[in-house]
Amino acid sequence: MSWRKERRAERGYHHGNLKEALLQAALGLIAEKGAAGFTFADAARMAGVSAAAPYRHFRDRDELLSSIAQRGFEQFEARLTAAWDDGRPDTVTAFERVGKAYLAFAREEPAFYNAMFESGLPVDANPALQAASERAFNIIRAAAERLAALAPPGTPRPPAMMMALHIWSMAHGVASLFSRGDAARRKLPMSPDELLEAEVLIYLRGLGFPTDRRPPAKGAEPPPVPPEASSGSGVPPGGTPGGPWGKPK
Amino acid sequence: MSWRKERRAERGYHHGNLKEALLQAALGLIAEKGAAGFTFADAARMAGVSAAAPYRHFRDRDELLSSIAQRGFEQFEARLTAAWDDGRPDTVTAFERVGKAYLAFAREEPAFYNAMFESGLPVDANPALQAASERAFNIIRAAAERLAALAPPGTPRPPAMMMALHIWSMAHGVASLFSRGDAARRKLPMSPDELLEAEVLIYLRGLGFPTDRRPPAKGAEPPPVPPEASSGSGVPPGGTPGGPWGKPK
DNA sequence: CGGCTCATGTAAAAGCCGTTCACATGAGCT
DNA sequence: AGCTCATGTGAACGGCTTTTACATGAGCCG
Repeated sequence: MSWRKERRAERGYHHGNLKEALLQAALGLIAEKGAAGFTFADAARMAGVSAAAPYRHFRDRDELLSSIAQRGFEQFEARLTAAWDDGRPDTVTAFERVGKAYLAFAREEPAFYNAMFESGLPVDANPALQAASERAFNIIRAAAERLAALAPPGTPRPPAMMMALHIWSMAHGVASLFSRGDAARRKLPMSPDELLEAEVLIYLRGLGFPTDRRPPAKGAEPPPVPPEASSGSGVPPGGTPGGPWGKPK
Repeated sequence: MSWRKERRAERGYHHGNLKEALLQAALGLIAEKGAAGFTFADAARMAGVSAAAPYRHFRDRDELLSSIAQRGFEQFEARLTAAWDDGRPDTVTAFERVGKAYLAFAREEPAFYNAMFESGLPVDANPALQAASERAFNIIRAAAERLAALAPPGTPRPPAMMMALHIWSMAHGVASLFSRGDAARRKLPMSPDELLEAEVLIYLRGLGFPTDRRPPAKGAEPPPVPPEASSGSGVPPGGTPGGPWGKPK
């Protein structure tokens, strides 16, 4: 009997790289229709195999989704790491860059972001997933730690973990509400990036950090703060004229 | 033929209040299994009617979900309004209360919250829904406006819209990441409520607001700030000893 | 009271999905 | 050449969504 039906004229009976093909197909579908609308059968179709084939590579639909989320967290971590760049050229600048990277990821990788944060996956039911998520968060945590160490003398040093959680929640809140798909249409007075930047700067200011960035004066990280310490709350007088959000009229 | 099958011995052929029953059933199911796992057929079953009956009251599954989200936004608005209480007893206290109400809603009404923010509904494809969401946000916006008007003299007055968006993103970020279901398990150094409160206080401090709350000294809202104005950035020296997050060791 | 009408509910059916199972194929090893 | 096992197939089951033709009975009108 002539088994060679048209369909798999190119690739023989065996696909050769189905697992990867399925992941890519799913990624595309999720970007299009969201994790909820994505269909296992659709991914199979798109890869040119029968509906049952995917089960040779993933226990079920959820496992495919988890795999994508896993990859997402890994790429996320990589991008945050790159953005942080170990705090160069100075801690605050690098910190801001991490925030922007967070938003950029949400914007540029909607499929990953969706799988990671909006798919309703039980993240902590999957140890590998949870670990990957933890690793990504640790970048922010490490950055916060470096930042906390910079607390101006005379200022109480804020707990780094708390700072990290705060920054994370800001970035996540802005990304979820304004930086993607639907709600992104809400007309804002500024871009999500600017919104987050201002938010973080105001926050850091509230902690007593100097937030008027300028090219660091030759390597020395802690800029010479005149130790009139213990009297004030540490917020410098000069700084950005008009606050971190620009000039008010 | 004996049509009277057991099933509807109690209520006759007509249910009498099916629409409401379906909404309630759906609410329960969403709370249990999330909006993704919720099933139109299940709701029908729970209400004791056939799978086709719901179509007499909702165009499709999505419309039921939208109805729930709609109600959710209305209740949300009501709770925020109550929490704001027109800024009593003082603006900052009331503002804090709004933040807590946001988290409380996310915690106590997981089904509504899920439908509103995590169901993947195209919010702005539905004008009624978008309007309801807008009305809820407007509470925060109004509160931010009142707060902005309190900017201490000598401090640049922050744009109220920006403040509102910032606060919203903080509340939403904390709620999404830490205050519900899965990720809530992440062991935090403090409760989500405390986390958000500290975050907002630090932020307000960054804007130059005095954040050491005390019973307002007899009605007068703007506490007499000695006008040594134009020199400092407005952050008061005294305030909460050790910052809004408690005492550092 | 009798009969009409229309909102509301039902069963059946079509089409899709996820998942499982027995079976087919062929790549790689011996 | 022959064996084996990972990988893919088709068929089938049950469940879900949605549509359709039909049943029921509450409320109104005469």
